[in-house]
Amino acid sequence: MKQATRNTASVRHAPRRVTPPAAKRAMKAATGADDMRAAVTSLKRERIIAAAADLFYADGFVITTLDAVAERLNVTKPFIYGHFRSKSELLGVICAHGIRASLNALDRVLATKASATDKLSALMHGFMSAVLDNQKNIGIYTREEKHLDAKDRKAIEDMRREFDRKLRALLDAGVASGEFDIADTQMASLAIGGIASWAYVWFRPDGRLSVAEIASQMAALVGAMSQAGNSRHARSPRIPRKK
Amino acid sequence: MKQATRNTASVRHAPRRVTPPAAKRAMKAATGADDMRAAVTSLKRERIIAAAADLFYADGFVITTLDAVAERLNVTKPFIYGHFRSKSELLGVICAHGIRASLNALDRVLATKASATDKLSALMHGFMSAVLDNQKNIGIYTREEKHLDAKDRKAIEDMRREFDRKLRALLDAGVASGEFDIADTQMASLAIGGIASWAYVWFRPDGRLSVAEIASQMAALVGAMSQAGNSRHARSPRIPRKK
DNA sequence: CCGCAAATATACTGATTGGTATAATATTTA
DNA sequence: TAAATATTATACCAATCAGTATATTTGCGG
Repeated sequence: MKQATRNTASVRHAPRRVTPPAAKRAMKAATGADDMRAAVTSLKRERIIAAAADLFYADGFVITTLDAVAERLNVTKPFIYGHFRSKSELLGVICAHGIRASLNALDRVLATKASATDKLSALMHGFMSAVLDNQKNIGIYTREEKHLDAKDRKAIEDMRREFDRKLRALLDAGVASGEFDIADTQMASLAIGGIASWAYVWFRPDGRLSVAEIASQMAALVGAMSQAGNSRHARSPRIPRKK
Repeated sequence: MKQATRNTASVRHAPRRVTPPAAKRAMKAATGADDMRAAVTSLKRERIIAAAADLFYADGFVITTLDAVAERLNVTKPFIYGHFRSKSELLGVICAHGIRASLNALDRVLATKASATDKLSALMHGFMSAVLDNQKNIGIYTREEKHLDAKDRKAIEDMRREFDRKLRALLDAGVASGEFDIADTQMASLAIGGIASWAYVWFRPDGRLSVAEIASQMAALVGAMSQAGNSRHARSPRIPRKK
């Protein structure tokens, strides 16, 4: 009665599992004269990644042809396959980069000695900046996560979980020290994550505010959201002055 | 020098522009005996939409085959084409539904007579609920916007802009009345939008908190973020009680 | 229970694209 | 400069799927 084809995670061709020679070369720590070669290879990789990211972000991963990526670089498809195993490996590299930037920003802040309040402020600033500086990467990850290889998806998912865990730990510490007044730190961490993560949707590099200004604004908002001593439980507004 | 094929917005087949008969039938306001037929047609449409939404959300729009959608319903592809012009029309209906739900929630709140504070609280509650109740639709829209027909994309984009405008107007009103203390209402509205819109990413219907509980928590956080009389400009934390 | 029309299925196609085998061309080394 | 090696391009294929022309079934009025 039915004849439709199965599509779940369909793979058109079984991809070969061979590390491209150029990539291999780049790995072996560039001793002496190989230095230049490794640098050249690395440059080529970066160019491919940048072109792919542009197109994946503008048109979507599945729609974007590797021929189109190659065309933008004035090279051909096998050139790309000399540096990456598959289209989805390319996607994996792009996505991982964006998430790692956010995680690094958080780790840098957590390594400092400061009050929870100041840490949260710095964290939000760094997190926002990381998202805005990596708008394409974050956007591509959010939209195309489904098309990552299982291994890549899991690795990135682990990074995200680590991020959430650490953020929540900071909020808990701030509540414990009396600095924060937060009823549910999980909800608060999800709110904070949402403010920053969603920014890739609306941010325009040529907009009214700079990355730093936006980051400061959002850090201030998050500060207000979590600060102890405010009166968010009050139901009636403070005497509004008539205009 | 180059030979790669063009791909920008490539269309495999020029779609016919004919309204499917079943859909036409449903339009003509069901007088008398046509009542039943229209209801049946409507039911079928809803089933198709639901099945498509499930698969689009689970696997992604481009990857999902209409044959797969048909299979899930135990029908065939031409059955779907009897109710929808194209795969992307289906996507358009799914996306529009999610955004409209958010916009409706906002309009309902704005129609009431209440303080800006109470409106914002109710708005956030309704907005969050709308997102969570339409998790798939919002998620699909966010991820697959690129694949909408130009007309659909524009129509939905207009709804979003309307939403942003009204939200920001409310914040401005609250600032003008002295209820809110917000340095930049545009940033605040983007933060609020981010908290809610991002929720489709992390929400699990079988999670710890109910939709209503989550909505309340988030409304409280947003209230704290915007409330006048807090001390978010202070740099040093209030005397923390030692634990 | 017959004939007609709407609804649905069968079967097909034309276009598309990851990925690869192989040929051509640089680049390095001896 | 010649051989060896790495790099890049040409040309191809196997698989896939949105959309459709055509056949078949279903349901309803008379």
